[in-house]
Amino acid sequence: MNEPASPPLRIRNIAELAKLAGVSTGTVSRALAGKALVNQETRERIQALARAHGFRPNQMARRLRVQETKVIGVVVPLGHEQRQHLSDPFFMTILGHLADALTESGYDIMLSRVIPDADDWLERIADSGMLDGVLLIGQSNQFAAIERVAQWYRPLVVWGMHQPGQVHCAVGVDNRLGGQLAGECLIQAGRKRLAFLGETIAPELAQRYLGLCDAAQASGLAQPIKLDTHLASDIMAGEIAAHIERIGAEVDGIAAGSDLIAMHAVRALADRGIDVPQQVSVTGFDDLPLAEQTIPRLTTISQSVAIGARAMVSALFERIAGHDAPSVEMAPVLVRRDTA
Amino acid sequence: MNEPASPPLRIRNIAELAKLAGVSTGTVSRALAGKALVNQETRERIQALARAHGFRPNQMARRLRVQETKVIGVVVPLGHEQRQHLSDPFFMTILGHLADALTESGYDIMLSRVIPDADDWLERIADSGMLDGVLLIGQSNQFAAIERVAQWYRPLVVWGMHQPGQVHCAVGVDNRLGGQLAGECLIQAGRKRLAFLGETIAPELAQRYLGLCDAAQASGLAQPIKLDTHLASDIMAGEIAAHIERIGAEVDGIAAGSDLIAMHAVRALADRGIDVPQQVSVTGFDDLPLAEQTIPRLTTISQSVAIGARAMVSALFERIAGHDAPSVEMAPVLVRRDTA
DNA sequence: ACACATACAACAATCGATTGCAATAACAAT
DNA sequence: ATTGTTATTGCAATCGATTGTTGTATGTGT
Repeated sequence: MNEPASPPLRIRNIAELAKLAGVSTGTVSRALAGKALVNQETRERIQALARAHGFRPNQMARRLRVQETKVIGVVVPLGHEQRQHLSDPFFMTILGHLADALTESGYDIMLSRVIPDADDWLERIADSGMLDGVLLIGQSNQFAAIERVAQWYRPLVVWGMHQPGQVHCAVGVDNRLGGQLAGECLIQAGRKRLAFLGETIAPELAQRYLGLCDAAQASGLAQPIKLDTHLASDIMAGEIAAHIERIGAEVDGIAAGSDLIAMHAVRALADRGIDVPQQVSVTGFDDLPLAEQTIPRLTTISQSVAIGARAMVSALFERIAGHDAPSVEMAPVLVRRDTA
Repeated sequence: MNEPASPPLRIRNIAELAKLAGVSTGTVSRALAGKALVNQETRERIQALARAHGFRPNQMARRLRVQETKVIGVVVPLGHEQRQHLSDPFFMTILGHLADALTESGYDIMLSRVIPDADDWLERIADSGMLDGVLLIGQSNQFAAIERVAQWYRPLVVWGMHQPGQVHCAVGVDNRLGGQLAGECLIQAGRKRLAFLGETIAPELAQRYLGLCDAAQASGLAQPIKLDTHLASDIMAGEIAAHIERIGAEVDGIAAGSDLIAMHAVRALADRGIDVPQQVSVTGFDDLPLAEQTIPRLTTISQSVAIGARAMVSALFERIAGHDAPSVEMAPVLVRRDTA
């Protein structure tokens, strides 16, 4: 019963193995699946044979037949920011958590970075027949396309905002409240001349800016100025440095649209000898691992990405099972560290 | 010729569309593929019909038939470090670059985090019939398994070390030389009591430690002490803090096994009022984006992950095309920043 | 000895496309 | 009128599995 070191011939499919074992393909299929319908003796014989020849059934064929792929698509639509890189820390962090949750449940992950040039990009993904479900990270400016598909494609969960009346299931944080928390934190630190750092084309960031304005208004401060920055990491650093250079002393409190932006801002300030948080306070947004890794550590608004990722996955499983999972809006939490 | 707002009935497959169009399935297939064999008029008619009904051919079936999936598996084997998370910054960074290179070439990415419990984990992946090729990130302690599969499965490229005589195609950096560079940098800064911070079960880190020892020996210094640390980010911080606490003043130069470890070390030193680089010098390894993001910026050994990722992808494409791509060993480069 | 249940395995349809080959029609050339 | 081309389209095999149905021994009960 020794397994040969070099298999005599490579078995390509179940039929060849069947011929070798002297049984039909159906029996082989059942034997390899470990079903009780086949005699234990023949079952073990076939399994041993398969092992000896290093044969494994073709998953593509199986999945076509069973109409179940055990693959979930994780998709990032890069609508308004084509230069944004997949290695963006926010995306990578949430992907890591999604991957952990999905692999634990026996699902594989298909990763797509989509630049929505054709307007049916999401239809194409949903309809490909390759996926049991789709997780979208960020709505970008594709709200309409997502709504359209969500109408008929159930196993779809999106990281992003929930707007009243929307069809698709979204998991996200109350961005406006988050922005407000950031503003209140800066104001509490005695800051009076506030600025928002980030590109407000992205709807999430626009909400955060509005929240910051809410806080300023509530304290009778002037409307925070808005400094645009692209999301692509390579140009971001330069843009932020230029902003800091330009506005210099006019601002003493910066609410950044993301931790990454905040980090670059802190760096730009440090490079110019401006101490954080002595002279200027800075808040981030997201509470990624990097917020704790920078020196000084970022004071930031936590989105609890880990919890959000779990929520997305469990909502998706609900929907795959045919039940209806509602949107989830999580409460942002201020995490005080060293920068404000 | 208006497309109906709500399609009258959902078309599930090419046969239904064929019936609707009054042609055979073969013609539909060719028409949708845009082949010149079908009359331009009917071709356009069928395409319009498909568009109107939102029909798209099932990719699983297509791929089964053409025996080409346009999917590349990106796999992380977590052999010696099961608690390591997918959100590990090194992994995420290289994944980002791989994803960019692969999507540019029209490939999708299947992501797997594997804990090699069964010894045929890689066979299972290579043989699944779902992938045109496999990229492995890190050999972990699975060298034997990788060699075994590389014997018969050609489209496989691994990030890691190249050992003389190995069969599988590896892309990586000369870790021993890297460790030596780090050592020389510390010694040049006048440091005499060196330590290596990192778990040397991973072969790459073991090499880096050896390189550090080379440098110490060449300068007549005592053998650097070795401080173990797990790779899982959550326990790492505590372990490093404990190490720093314990060895305190005995050490004045730390070569960290990775940027992440270095960052935690700098943080732990700062928390104890030990100035970097005034009192202690620290070097990292990898040169991830985070190395530039910390304050102070990390002096580190660059692996040029971006270039490495490109190299992996092009080697893989070579091998998919049937040509034989050799291993690549890149030269590490010392990047001097603020910590040493 | 006969009916009947049980256990096992073979047969063939099916999943949804692709594609080589054959068939048909229209048209030109002889 | 017959043959030869050319342009389209249909037919049916194929990719590699899964699974409901049918068939055949075997064993049991009476």
